[in-house]
Amino acid sequence: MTNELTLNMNAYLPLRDVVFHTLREAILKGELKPGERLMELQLASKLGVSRTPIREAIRMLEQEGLAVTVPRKGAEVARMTEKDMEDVLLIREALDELAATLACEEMTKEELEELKNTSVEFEEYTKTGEVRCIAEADVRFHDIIYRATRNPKLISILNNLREQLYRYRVEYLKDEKNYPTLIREHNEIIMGIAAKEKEKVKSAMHNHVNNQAAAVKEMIREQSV
Amino acid sequence: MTNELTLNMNAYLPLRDVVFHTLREAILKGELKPGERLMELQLASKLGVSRTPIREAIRMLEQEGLAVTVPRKGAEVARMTEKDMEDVLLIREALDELAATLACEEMTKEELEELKNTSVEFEEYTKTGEVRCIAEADVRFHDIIYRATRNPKLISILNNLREQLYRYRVEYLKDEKNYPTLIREHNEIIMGIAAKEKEKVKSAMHNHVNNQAAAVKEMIREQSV
DNA sequence: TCCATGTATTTTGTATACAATTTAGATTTT
DNA sequence: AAAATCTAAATTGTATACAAAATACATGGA
Repeated sequence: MTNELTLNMNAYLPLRDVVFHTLREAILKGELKPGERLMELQLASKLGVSRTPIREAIRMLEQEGLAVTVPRKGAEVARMTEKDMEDVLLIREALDELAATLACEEMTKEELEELKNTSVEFEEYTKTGEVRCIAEADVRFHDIIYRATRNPKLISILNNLREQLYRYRVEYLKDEKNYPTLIREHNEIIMGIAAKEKEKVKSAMHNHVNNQAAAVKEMIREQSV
Repeated sequence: MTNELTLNMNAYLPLRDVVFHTLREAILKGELKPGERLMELQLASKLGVSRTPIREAIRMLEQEGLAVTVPRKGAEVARMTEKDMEDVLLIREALDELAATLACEEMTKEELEELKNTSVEFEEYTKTGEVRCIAEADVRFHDIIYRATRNPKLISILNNLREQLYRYRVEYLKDEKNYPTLIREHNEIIMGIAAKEKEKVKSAMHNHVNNQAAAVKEMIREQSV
């Protein structure tokens, strides 16, 4: 934990929620590294709050799978093995297919337009090479599809799965050679939804997630060397 | 909350975990009803602990989807609409198919034997009509399949989904006319796994979950009248 | 040197105190 | 009687105090 953690206090939320979001971001950005201990007193003084909201935030992170606690020893940032990653990717594959199928049924014309625009934005950003923007556009693209499922529970599970992959996904988007594939896949998904051809969308999404899965696994293998 | 809540203190666990399990059970059994408020002081005195572990347990229940809290108003047992149930059932359908497919690849001979035995037990219990035992055998049956996926993350999501349906599922298992279908479906799944025919297992599981889904929805519709 | 033991320190677990907010009820006003 | 306002009680939010356990480290012995 070399970086500074500071609370974004503008919102009038319980501190536990502010702390939760702060720690969550820090974990996803890699500021808090896998295996790093989450010590209550330390975090409390760093964030300028008492231990109470810290503890509650840790309980929430725990249930999200971002932290692991051993009774009487404390919490640490969850470690992820290649196997864990594969496990998550398999689930995501199944649920992203489901999401695509549902979105295909439910998506409005307006949402489809939004999807197309986001896809164009994505393409534009790949030309600039600004990874942060590329990643955000990609998240938006998939969020539009998720939202179109009209299934909040599915959305929350998919967001959680995405979260687990987040750290590696950013690396994946740094690699320029993936861009053409990504763009093509996005377009296939869009065309499938526009034509309301469920099976086509399903297989397009399958490919999309699968390619990403392969790349992420490759990345992990390299890292572990 | 008419029934008594008491803590099962035999294990040497942090109180938050004991409280969490206690409240979770109470919610699943219907002792704590949907919409019922979870007041910290009340629960604390009822369980003989302070507010601290109660609050942490509530944070955990919240992330599991069993409780909903509004800041500064407190927590209540999550309410479930028919739509929520349908949402959960769709996800469960997709993930149970995935689980069946994975189990088909990974299951050992010993586990298959266990599965067969459990299926026989299930059949026996349906003859006695003891719903509690029937339900437990059914849970065991699916747990064996879940475990055979070798995917802990998938297992935990599936357990969570099952949890959401739990209250209604017990009602479903009270209805004798469902038993022959259930037994046949279980056997189809077993045969598929034994022959390692993924597609067959997948569609068998699809039917199985789908029938249950239809019955649960029917049940909700009746209840709401 | 290595291991065992004991002690101080750190850290988590739990209870409680106090503050802030919400809720419910009484009182007043229209 | 209905609506608005005020007050008291209940409830959540946060901080802190104290207890119990784990850890780190020093000391002593084999």
